[in-house]
Order: sequence, then structure tokens, then C-alpha cells
Amino acid sequence: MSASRTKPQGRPSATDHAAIERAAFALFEAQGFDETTMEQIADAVGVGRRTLFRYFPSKNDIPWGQFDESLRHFREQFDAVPDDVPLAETVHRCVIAFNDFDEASMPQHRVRMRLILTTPALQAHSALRYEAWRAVISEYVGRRLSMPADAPLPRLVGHVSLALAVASYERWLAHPDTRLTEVFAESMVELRAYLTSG
Amino acid sequence: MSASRTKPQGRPSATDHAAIERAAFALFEAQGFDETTMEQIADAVGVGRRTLFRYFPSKNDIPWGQFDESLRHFREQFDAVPDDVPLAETVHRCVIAFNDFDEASMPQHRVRMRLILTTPALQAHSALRYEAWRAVISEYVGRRLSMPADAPLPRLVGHVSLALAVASYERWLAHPDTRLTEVFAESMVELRAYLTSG
DNA sequence: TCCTTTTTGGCGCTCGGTGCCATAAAGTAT
DNA sequence: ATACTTTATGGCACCGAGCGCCAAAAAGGA
Repeated sequence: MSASRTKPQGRPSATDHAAIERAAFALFEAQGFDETTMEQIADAVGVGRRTLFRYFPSKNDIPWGQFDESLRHFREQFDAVPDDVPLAETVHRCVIAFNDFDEASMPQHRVRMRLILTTPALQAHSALRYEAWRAVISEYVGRRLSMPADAPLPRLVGHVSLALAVASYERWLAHPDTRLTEVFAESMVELRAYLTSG
Repeated sequence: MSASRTKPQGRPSATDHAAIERAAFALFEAQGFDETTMEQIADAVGVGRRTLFRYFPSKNDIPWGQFDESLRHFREQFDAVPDDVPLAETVHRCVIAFNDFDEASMPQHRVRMRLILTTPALQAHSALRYEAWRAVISEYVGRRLSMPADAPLPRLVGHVSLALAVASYERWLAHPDTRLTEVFAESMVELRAYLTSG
């Protein structure tokens, strides 16, 4: 009943998500994503191909790691913001907080995002992951405005927030000397200027 | 040298894009996209499976029809706008013009977009098509602002314009009685309100 | 030692997608 | 009519992702 270590039963796991990610990223870096087969990854990890599909539902999901957990954290960001903060300000803050990683993990994060944003197969697959990310925003906006999360405005805010985030990531990847959180802020400033300029 | 019918040479084509689209959409409607195999489509068209892949590079591309031609038209929209029209206004007008279809073709367009926007495999694939659409916008914005098309601002405008378009399509699909062009305008108004509200 | 639990991983299959190539079906020149 | 050229077809074999099935492995507990 406690949250600590539960006694493992049955056959122990032969690997874990982190080990698979490491082996996979090494191969992706060395020979490219498309050129790497699941069999090669399985061999590198020292596990059967079939087992790989139990840890990651698809090859495309490997670069995303444990995105579901990140989304849980994303939701908590929203819960932590007081209700008197303006809506757009809240969304902007939380999006930045979501992408405010430990400085030490930034290099790895850069590799991950470069892979996702430059590999066509992953660009395509990302749409499915982005959807869940947008849903977090839509749900919050819906709650704040007392309307369903799938109403036009909440969804619009989700889409535009994502657009801003992806554009920011592209900018961040192109300029190694920039900080992710600052790039987000700049993008927002530019968007407001674009929309309000004559 | 004239633009009219060129004398066909060699073996005549056994089918064309339109015929494949018709057969495919009928099957997609009847049994779903994922449940329809390329072999079934080939049989329905009365052509070999191999031939299908010469007309469409992938199954995912069939619902998009001849999107490349649409993009050519999209580019022409921008060329037709005088330079004294404000940038954001120009982009907004052209995006609306791009989606201003013949009233008679709207029902078919609805079917197509519903398929694309609700089928996971197609949602994913769309990212690749959207990229080319965004590029048209980025190139224009880059030209107007005398900067490369892949500079941050042009790309940001491309991403946000797409976000607005997709959100508008979702709204249009959910409300059969609305007009596509009007929905786009409403989304823009809501976006400005969202970003400028306190 | 047997039983239960859990994971592994091999096997076989489907389906999208591709390279290869012989062949069909047209026009054209002799 | 025959031969040549051009272009499209479509069969065949192959690859890789992904999945259902299931026997076997590897642990703990009785």
C-alpha cells in the first residue's frame, strides 16, 4: 500500500525504457532514424524485437520517451497558477514552464528535439503527440471560460500555443546560444506585433 | 508547343487520379480508412496494386488529391495582392481565398477534410503536407520583410496561420451550417481578442 | 518441489512501400 | 504489314513495422 518499492513478482524485466532510448539514440545519431531498424535496436539492447514493442508502441514513439508523464506535469503547472492571472498570461507561463528543463539535460533535449523536428516520419507522428499536449491547454481554457474543452476558442488557443511552441523550438535549434524559455517569450512578442501591426 | 492536348504516345493510361480518388473515398466511407487496403482500392479501380503507387506516393496521399496544384494557386493568390496591403491583412486574405471553394464542391470538400482531420494516420501525415503550405506563407512574408523564408518571423507566421486554419476547419466541420470563409474570419477575431485581453 | 505470476521472445502473418523487369499498347517510320 | 520507339502496366520478390498467439523462462511463495 505504500508508494515505495513494491515487491517484484514474476520474471524480472530484461530492460527498461531508458536503456532502449540510449541504444536507439546512439543508432539514430550514427546512421539515421529511417535507416535504423527495430531489429538493430533490439540487438543493441540485447533483447528480442518483439519485446521492444512492449516498451514502445511504435518506433516513432521512442524519441518521445515518456511523454505521458510530461503531460501530467504540464497539467500540474496549470493547477498551480492562481485564478486571477489573466488567461493568456497563464497559458504563456505554463507553456514556458513546461519547456524549462534542467540546464544539464538541455544538450540531450536538443538532440531529441532536433531528431523529432527534422525527421519526416517523426514530424508526421508528432501530430498525434501534439494533440494530447493541446488537449491540456484546451481543457484549462475551457475550465477558465466555463465552456467545453472542445469548443472553438479553447481549441484555437491550443493550436496557436502549439504553433508558437514549435516555431520557438525551430528558432532554438537554429541558434545554439539561445535559451529556450527566452525564445518562447520572443516569439510571443513577435506574434503580438505581427497581429497588431498596420 | 501550344497548351492544348498533346498527342499521347506510348501505352495509354489505365486510370487517372480522379478515378482512384472516387473508388478510394467510396471504400473509406464504407469501411474506414485503416480497414481499406491498397489492394482493395486497386481491385475497385480495376488496376494493379503496383500501378496505384505510381499515381499516389502513399495511401495517405490519396485523400489529399492533387495538393501540389492547390499550392501553386495559393502562391498566385499572394502575387495578386498589391504591396500596400498590410502584411497580416494580406496573409489573412490569401488564406481565406485559398479555402474559398465553389459552393458546389463544398460537400465533397467536407468529406475530404473530415477524413483527414479525424483519421489518426492522416492527421499524422498531414504534418508533411502542411509544411509545404506553411512554406508558401513563409516565403511571402520573407519577401515582404526582406529576410530569408526560414527566418524566425516568417516561420512563426506560417505556423500560426496554419493553427488558425486547422482550428477553423474543426469549427466548420462541427457546424454544418457555417461558411468556411466566415469561420476563418471569426477565428482571427477570437485570436486577436485572446492575445490582447487582460 | 510445485504453483502462480509476469515477462520474454520466437513464429507467422498482414500491409504499406519499393526495385526490377518483362510485357502490353499505343504511335511512327520504313 | 513490319519493325522500332515510347510509355504505362502489373506481376514478383523483397523489406520493415506492427500484431496476435503461445510456449518457455525466471522470479516468489506455499
